[in-house]
Amino acid sequence: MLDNFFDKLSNGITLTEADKAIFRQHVIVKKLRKRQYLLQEGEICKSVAFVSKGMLRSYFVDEKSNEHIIQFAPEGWFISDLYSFITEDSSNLNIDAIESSELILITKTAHVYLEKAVPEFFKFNYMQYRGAYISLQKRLTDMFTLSTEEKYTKLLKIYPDIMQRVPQHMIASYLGLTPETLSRIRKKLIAKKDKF
Amino acid sequence: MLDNFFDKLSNGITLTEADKAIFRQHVIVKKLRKRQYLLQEGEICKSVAFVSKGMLRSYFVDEKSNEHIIQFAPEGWFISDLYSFITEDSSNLNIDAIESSELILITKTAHVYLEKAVPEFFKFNYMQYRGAYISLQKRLTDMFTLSTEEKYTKLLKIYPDIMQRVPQHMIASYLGLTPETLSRIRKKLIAKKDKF
DNA sequence: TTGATTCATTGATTTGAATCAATAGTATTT
DNA sequence: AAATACTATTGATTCAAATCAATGAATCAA
Repeated sequence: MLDNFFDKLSNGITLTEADKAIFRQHVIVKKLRKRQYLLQEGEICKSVAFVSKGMLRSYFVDEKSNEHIIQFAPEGWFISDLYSFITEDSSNLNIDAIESSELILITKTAHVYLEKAVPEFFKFNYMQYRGAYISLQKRLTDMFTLSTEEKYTKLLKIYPDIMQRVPQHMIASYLGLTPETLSRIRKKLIAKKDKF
Repeated sequence: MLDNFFDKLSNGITLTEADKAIFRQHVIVKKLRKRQYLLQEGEICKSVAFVSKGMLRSYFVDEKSNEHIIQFAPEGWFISDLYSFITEDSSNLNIDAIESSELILITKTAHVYLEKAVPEFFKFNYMQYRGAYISLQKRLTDMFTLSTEEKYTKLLKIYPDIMQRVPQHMIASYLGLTPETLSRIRKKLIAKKDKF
């Protein structure tokens, strides 16, 4: 059940069987049907979710009720609203399942406890946050630098698997484009390809 | 000399005098004149800098040789290219002094050593990365949501001190605008204000 | 102090993406 | 299988910001 989860952790830190037993005691397994929410705007984000199966997304809705996707989280990824999780302020984000999914939830108290009880987990999170920061910085600079077309092709290149599984308008939303614009870009790309 | 630096650290963790002594032994004080580089594109980022006086900026240059400012770092802030610092790959960024500045440098070996020797420093960095990630996410969502005018006024509101000290075209660069556009926005804002 | 850069403003024009609108195609549901 | 809801495409138009270009201010260095 927690295999994927332990695999992920082992990819960076080393866990003893005793450590794993502690995790098993403090973690919650949860299933989510397609379109079900894990978190809704206004709630406090009570846990960090590891996706062991399926795919979730986090997004916010602006005043014009446009959705902006912040993150896709397929199997092997973590998702949560870190801001709300840390501060216990109410969240501006929604998190829901794009596909029927299976999650490992770590509640706030569990998270605090586990970081103390399993120092390697603290270290894991340290690296996780640091890595997330670095990736996000890359994403931001790409936003500034790349043309719309380049943003799209780069995304396809980096996450071909995710892009395959996600409806086109969500890709547009992640890139900060309208679905119309993305549709036109794809048309242009196909035209280019056909030339050769 | 290191007062500002210890103040910053103490704002989150507790350091003993012994800890401080260790820091004093492993840290380098450096002065930088206005326009001098701390890091240039192509180099490996060898240290994290704490700004005790003055102000630096990090930025990259795109193919059209436009500068894009990633971060301003006035006194009390850290700056570096974390990506290059961690991976020891060569950096795409430049870091230079906007004003004549005074820095506390922590080299990579010092950083690794200090995190071991002063566990509280490890904890500090954990929080630092986590916080930086959360702020960056806010910045990204603002990029998507806010109008150009709103981005500018929000920036003024959050960092009035920094905006005071920085030339206008750098603010434009930070916001991802041309200097012309920012100039026109300011004109519009002044016109609005004059109405009341 | 006087050139020389660098910086900010303003105007005219172009351009890329958003918006508005309609239609066709694809899934879901009952 | 029909009905209803999503999803993607295409066209026409609008709009905000970039680009191009010129001038005026301010800062810097000799």
